[in-house]
Amino acid sequence: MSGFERFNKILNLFSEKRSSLTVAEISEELKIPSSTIYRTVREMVLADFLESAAGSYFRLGQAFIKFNRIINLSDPLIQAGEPFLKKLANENPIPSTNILARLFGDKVMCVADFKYPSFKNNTSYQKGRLMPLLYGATSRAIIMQIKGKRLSDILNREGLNDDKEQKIFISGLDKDKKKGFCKTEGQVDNGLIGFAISINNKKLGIEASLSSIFNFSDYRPEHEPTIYANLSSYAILIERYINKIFFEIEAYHNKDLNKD
Amino acid sequence: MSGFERFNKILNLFSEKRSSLTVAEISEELKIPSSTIYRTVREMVLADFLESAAGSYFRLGQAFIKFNRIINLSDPLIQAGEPFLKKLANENPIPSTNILARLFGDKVMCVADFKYPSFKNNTSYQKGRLMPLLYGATSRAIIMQIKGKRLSDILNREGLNDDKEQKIFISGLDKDKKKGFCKTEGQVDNGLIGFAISINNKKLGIEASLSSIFNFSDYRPEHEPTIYANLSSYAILIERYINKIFFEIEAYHNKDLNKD
DNA sequence: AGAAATATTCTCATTATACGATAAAATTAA
DNA sequence: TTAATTTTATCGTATAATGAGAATATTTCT
Repeated sequence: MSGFERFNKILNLFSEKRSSLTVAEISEELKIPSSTIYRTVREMVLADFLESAAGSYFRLGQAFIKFNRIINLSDPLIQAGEPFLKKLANENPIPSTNILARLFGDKVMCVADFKYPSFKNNTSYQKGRLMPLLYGATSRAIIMQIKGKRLSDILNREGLNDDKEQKIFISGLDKDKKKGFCKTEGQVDNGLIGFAISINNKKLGIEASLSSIFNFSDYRPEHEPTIYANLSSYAILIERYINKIFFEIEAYHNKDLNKD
Repeated sequence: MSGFERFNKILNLFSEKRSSLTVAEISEELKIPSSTIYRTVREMVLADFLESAAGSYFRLGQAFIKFNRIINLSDPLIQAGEPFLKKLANENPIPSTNILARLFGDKVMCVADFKYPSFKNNTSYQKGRLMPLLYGATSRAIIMQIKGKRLSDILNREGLNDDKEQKIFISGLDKDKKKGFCKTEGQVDNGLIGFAISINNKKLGIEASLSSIFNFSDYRPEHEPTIYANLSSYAILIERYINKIFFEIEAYHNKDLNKD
């Protein structure tokens, strides 16, 4: 096993449920001698990826807070989209959670969210959380953007191996693509209904979606036109802003070149 | 250079100002051949620590968002303190930013913040940001808790080498310690005045502070008693909650043992 | 479209470094 | 204090990382 691999494996033992571990536990989990784990953990502590806690436990370190902040301040999608989430929430006809999500590798991750104060349910969608790729409007509006071999590769990796099932899934996506919207009910959380629209930027490699999630009990069919109208107008706004930011980044990168 | 060291060095090239880099740039900065950097970057992309962006640039990856979320959901200080920040802001006599900060290594890092909506200034204190150790009430209320060799080591590393200056600084700290509060004006941001109080938990290795920051123009001396009263009552509450959480964690860790 | 420029991966021989068993030291608990 | 546990240090060996350069692949430009 390579050094980096071990480092990565150690980090991935930490989870919401299990936020601190001893060297003995890590060693046990990974079937690696504790002398090696001690050495690696020490390095990781030194670099702030881990920190030692009480009772010879170790937990995730400040480096993640630091780098997360840098991402927040510089991710074009977050920069462009986050300010609009609150507005979207306010303009929706009923209380909602509003989500910016994004494809990372094979996973959909929520990168920003705004929950209207009186929205009561706890959605699974929270900033930083990985979401299922095949369920929920938020994710559908993202995979909708992918096609051909890449799409079927991803679907295969996600366990949708059966050729027939895959075809059905893809033709479902195609229908949504024509409509320009996704709408799912209870696929991720019971009692919730979600609406989503795609956001993308080829140059920046952003494949994302904007979505509004409501309590099914609040929802009436007559709300739908407003929901769609809000989503699509904000999606356009966000895409424009992403573009603006892209040009600023480009200008920044080129500024050294222009000196000559 | 070890593998992990290289990995760490690459990550630390990224900053708020410079959020994407090419392999060529990394190679140049670290004086390491690009074939090696390509290999390392590829590994890092695979593990989501980096992601490739437009124009052969790379930027920080989703792993940081993910692990940051785990920290947020599990850090006892954040868990215990964050819910109170808003309340504190509401009870303060004038608009404020309210901060939970914490010692990580030699640095003070803000781990949670709540800004009262009408508070206008942009404080330097934002979640995830590393703060100067020697300036500002927020930091003082933290180093106040450190003593002896460890304190002077830290001060030396922070550049306060002169013996005389160090003594003056420490005696200043001691005075604050007796008062139980720190108050500084304009040390970090011009036009702002900060008040802070210590928070700690030996068992969990938490050395932290709770602080409220105001616009100097809003501030009147008669506000001071209320500010102090709020800080100290919330600090006590937070410490209690940290303790409660600590026992829960302990119980969780022991649950396997108790089975036998 | 094709050619040129750039970016990325691959190969391979060499060397450095990570590895793990074990012992020693330090810290914590009894 | 002693005992138990945690952490660091040592060291020979095996392994994996390294970097130069060639080979592809991708992008850009004409």
